[in-house]
Amino acid sequence: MPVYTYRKEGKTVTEFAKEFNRKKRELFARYYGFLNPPQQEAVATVNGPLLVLAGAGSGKTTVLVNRIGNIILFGNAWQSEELPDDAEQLYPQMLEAERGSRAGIRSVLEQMAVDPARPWRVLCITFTNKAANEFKERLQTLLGERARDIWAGTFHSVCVRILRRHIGLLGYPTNFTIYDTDDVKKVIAAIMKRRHMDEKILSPKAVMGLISRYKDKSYTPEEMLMDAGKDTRIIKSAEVYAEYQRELKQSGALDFDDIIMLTETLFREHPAVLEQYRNQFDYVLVDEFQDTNPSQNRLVAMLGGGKENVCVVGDDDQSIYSFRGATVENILQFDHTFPRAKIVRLEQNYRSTGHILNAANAVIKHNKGRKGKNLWTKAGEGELIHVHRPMTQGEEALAIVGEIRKQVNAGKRKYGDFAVLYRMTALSNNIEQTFVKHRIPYRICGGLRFNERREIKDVLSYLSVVNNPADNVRLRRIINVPKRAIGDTTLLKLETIAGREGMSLFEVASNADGYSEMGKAAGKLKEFARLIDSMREFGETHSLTATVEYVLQSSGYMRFLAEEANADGDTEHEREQNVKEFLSTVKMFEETAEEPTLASFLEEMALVSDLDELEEGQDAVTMMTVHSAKGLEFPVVFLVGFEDGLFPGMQALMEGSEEEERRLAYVAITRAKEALYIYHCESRMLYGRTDLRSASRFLGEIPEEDCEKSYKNPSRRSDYTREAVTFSRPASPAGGQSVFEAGDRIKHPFFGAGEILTAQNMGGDMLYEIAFDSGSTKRIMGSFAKLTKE
DNA sequence: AGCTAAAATGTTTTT
DNA sequence: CATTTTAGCT
Repeated sequence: MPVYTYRKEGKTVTEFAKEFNRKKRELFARYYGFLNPPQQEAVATVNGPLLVLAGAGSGKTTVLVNRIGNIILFGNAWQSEELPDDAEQLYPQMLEAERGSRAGIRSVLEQMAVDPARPWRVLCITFTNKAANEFKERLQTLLGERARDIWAGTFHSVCVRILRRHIGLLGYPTNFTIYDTDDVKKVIAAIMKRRHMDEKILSPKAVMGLISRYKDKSYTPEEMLMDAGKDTRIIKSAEVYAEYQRELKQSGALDFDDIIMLTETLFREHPAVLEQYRNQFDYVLVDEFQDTNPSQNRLVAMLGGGKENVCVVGDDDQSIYSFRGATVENILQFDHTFPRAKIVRLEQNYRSTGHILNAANAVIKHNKGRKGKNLWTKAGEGELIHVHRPMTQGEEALAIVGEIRKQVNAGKRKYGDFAVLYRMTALSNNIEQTFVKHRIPYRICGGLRFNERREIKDVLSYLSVVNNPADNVRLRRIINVPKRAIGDTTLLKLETIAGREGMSLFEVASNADGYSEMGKAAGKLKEFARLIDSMREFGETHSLTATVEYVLQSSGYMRFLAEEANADGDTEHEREQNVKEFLSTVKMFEETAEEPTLASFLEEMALVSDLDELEEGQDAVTMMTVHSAKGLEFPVVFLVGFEDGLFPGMQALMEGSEEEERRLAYVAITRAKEALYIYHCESRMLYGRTDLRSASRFLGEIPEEDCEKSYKNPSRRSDYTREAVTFSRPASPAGGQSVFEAGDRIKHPFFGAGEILTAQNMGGDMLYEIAFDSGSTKRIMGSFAKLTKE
């Protein structure tokens, strides 16, 4: 015990300690002065379980970032009552710092840190990879390079990282393949066909959904069967599930659900492994907790179980993924899992203006069984919510164009301020086409993804087989592409033998001459197997990019694409361009990834979403589904198709999941910062059918006084007058992502700097002809090339 | 085996 | 409506 000089001033140690801690808290409050009191509490509560109920726009991200920063910089200093040994020396510094800068306060606080965590001891689980990267970036300004070492990612990416190390314990290969929904569907359909199940009665998609729902709860096929009762659909599906799981394991493949489920299995069956990670992670944080499924919830309980330094953040009103097995129970029962849990509510909204917030509150109030909260704001009333009733979806799109044009031309807004949100991707078409026609620059999220294009999937399949030859699904995809005279008959024989011998298709193909029934096809099969082997051998001694190039050439796939393009008269050679663009993705990955291996590249390709790749900075209107918009905000939001049967959707109304649709509406409304435009058409054509439609029931839940309707009565007769659409010279050179024209200097991630020779509009996308400084001239689609101004 | 033309099929939302 | 799947033909 040091002898405190303050004792000379007549203070006892206890008195001094009290004063020291009071001063310490004052400094903390000063340092985190930009946060409101509940936010500060969330940041300061470092040890022990914590549930943060964060309403929309309540500064949730700021809290999470600063909480992690606090954990790493100051540790448990705020909560701790213990006096540091050098408290005596610190105290005058504290008094000094109090009058000084933020940096000064920070440095004193750092000296008072109690058990600050090393970055790699912090696990932060986010909903998207994009969110994880944003966290890391924001933390970098707070922590510097250390921020890189934080374990931040989605449940899936974190679990894959763990599984890569330990999945051998479960009898899977470490180079496992990750199957996407497409692959899964193929396997399920094949199994059902083999079992002579009638697709009319039970579709592969339905079976897939049922299995997935059970996997979300980590049920085994046996457990699913037990749970099925007399429901034959579930019984049948459980049977398929058993076979499906065997088949995936044999192929060394995991589906999205397996990634979570098997991690849980790993931890349960190998407690030593769980112990290792429990020890490693001093702190566990989970964002968007309302959208976790039971398996994920158990993982959190497992990983955080020891130290109980678990912080989950979420909003039960924004739970919108129950169709994917997420359950709001996880958040409602968090204090059941962790009885010591402290609960912090963030209810002050910093995002939206008054009328928008009123509308959101009013709508969500109709839901039963919520934790209950009411968002409030200090911001003014703002604009009324603009409600319009166009006759058709054509007018709906034109009205949006008119509004955007008007506000951009007036200099009031830029394109990037606007977002168009819709319930279904199918609704994006009208809008997109109208945008192209009227030269409104936009970026679209969802729908056709780059790596879902046929040629990209083919190339990825080659790479998957090279990485994991046991991968039967991917092998089947490319064994005869380009044509190698390995047809259905040969494939069927191959499958029969493989099934009989318990071998993979590749193994059988490698030894095809050992089976007399293969006949003359044996040579072809062996040749194919040798080809794959040569690719793998090449990969062992060459870089990733070189290997991919080798695969493209030796497989004959590039030549195949070229011939196909010529035959189709496709002078643009679009597919080839896409593959070249893919190659630049590979190159970029190789340059930036921590571990530039084929396995980790394939992993990244499997786990990134197009939301992750949505590039910021371009001045363009954003178009996305309401689901994708979760966590985002925009100054102006256009909500289209706000009609009964669409939003809430037909299916939802039938199934009685109206409350989830209402939450979705709540999410949509709360994306808007300053202005919200709601559209519902009198008639809409969807899937070739035109129907009369009435406004969403949720619209009626928004108070009249918060709205400004362009029509007076609820009748179908239109008194809507079309917005004046000015056909003036467009402010932007083209639609789509394009912001370049001939003569512009640009930079390409793969090919380097260059100059645009020509730019032509191709159905909403831009085709650029670019002369690169390296001497080559290339044609590149605007939507794939991540071109930047030089 | 491979092509064309007709039929089916989708009507959520996605890691 | 637009795309994908399948049947039926050569």
